[in-house]
Amino acid sequence: MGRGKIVIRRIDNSTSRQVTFSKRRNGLLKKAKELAILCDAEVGVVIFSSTGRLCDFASTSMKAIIERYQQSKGEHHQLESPDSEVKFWQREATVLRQQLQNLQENHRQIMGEELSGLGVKDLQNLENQLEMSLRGVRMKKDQVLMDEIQELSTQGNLIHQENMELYKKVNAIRQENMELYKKVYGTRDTNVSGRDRVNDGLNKVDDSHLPVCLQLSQPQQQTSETMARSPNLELQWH
Amino acid sequence: MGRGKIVIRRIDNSTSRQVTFSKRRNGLLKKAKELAILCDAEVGVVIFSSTGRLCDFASTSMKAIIERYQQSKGEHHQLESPDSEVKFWQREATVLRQQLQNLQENHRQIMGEELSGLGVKDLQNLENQLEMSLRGVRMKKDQVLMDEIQELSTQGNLIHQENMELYKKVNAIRQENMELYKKVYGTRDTNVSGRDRVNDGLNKVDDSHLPVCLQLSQPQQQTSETMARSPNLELQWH
DNA sequence: ACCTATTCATAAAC
DNA sequence: TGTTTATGAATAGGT
Repeated sequence: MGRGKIVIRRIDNSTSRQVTFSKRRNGLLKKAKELAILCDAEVGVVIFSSTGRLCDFASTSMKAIIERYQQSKGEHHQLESPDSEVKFWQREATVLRQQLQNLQENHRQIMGEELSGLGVKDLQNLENQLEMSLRGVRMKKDQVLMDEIQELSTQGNLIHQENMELYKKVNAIRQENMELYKKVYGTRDTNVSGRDRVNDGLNKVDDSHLPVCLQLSQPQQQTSETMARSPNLELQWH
Repeated sequence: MGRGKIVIRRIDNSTSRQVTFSKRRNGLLKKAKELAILCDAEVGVVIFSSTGRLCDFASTSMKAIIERYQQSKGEHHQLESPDSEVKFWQREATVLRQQLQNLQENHRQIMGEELSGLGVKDLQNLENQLEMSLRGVRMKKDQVLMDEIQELSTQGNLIHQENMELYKKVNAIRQENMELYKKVYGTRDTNVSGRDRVNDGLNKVDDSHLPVCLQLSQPQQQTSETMARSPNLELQWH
């Protein structure tokens, strides 16, 4: 990360070492802070410079972190006589920490900070809940969006029907084609070249009798009424 | 340092937070090692993930670092005094309990359950809080809805193309129809009665020589005038 | 302390 | 969790 690559090895030059220490110490502390914030972690960093100076960072309190560390490590110091009492309070603290965390989680969700896993329905419930406490705010955007979805669905149905009609049309013309075909070759009987040509032509649409998978679609031209209801949601069907 | 810039703020999405935690934890530990080596420093790092898991690094030994830290801080922590340890945990528990209580009260207020003892200022704060929350929820909902719209649009495009295919098919058959028609009546010249009969059959597609305009609202009742006005297959999706 | 050329770390996507 | 890639950050070497 610098003008050149360096090997991770003790820097001999004292001045350079001091300079690098300052820079990297700051970098490390910054990273520690970021980790604690970004990932909701409890982070403690202790640094003694080669000259003996102490630098530290603790996302909560260093004391708590150290205690927790020692507890996690099972290094209970030496458990003295009121050993059980200490353990009791430690357990108490652990339980409380857990409860606090749960409640914080819940709280964050209510505060709209952590809604990632929720569906529309959940969000709606949450919103209603909030609205019970705080009345009347803008619902317009939601409405527009819902309308748009409705509109799209409606138009989709229309186009679906249109597709059906086109399908029928294809069949009708095919039918007619057949009749004309008969008329041409039924009456005049054999015209080999012409027949082949026609057959080629029919081949292209030979599959028109196959079921067409009709999905949603949309009318080519919206009625003025439709346009008026959803003026410009920039939903281009392209 | 990634695909995009990020704000240093708690990551809402739990999975992302976990992933980021792993990466940054490793990064932090690596940096700590490098600092210790490069600058001949004594470095200790303690990390508790949000799930409570402990990760640590110590350039020498964590115990030594902690001891040195406490010594530097003048807090000898009276390592041998079980009394003070009990007191520490009691204090810890008290703090946690207090936090828990505050959060619970806050929560109740947000849920609109216990607004009796609040002053104007508190209520104002609460209202702001609720508005922010509502904003977050709505934004999330909007996003979900927009995603839905996007999905519908995609389907719309699919069906649109399908429509185009059908349209081409119609024209192709129509073309052929014309040729057959000519073959029948063009060679035999004018046979009025027969022509009429055939015309009846062709009634629906009488305009077959004209480009089809996909008039979705009335697919089968297009007049030739209508067709003439929309001569091209310019499918404007709006 | 400030300035860049570079290397590094890592966010996003898989 | 691991891998890859594009990009923003950190920082080595100078001034």
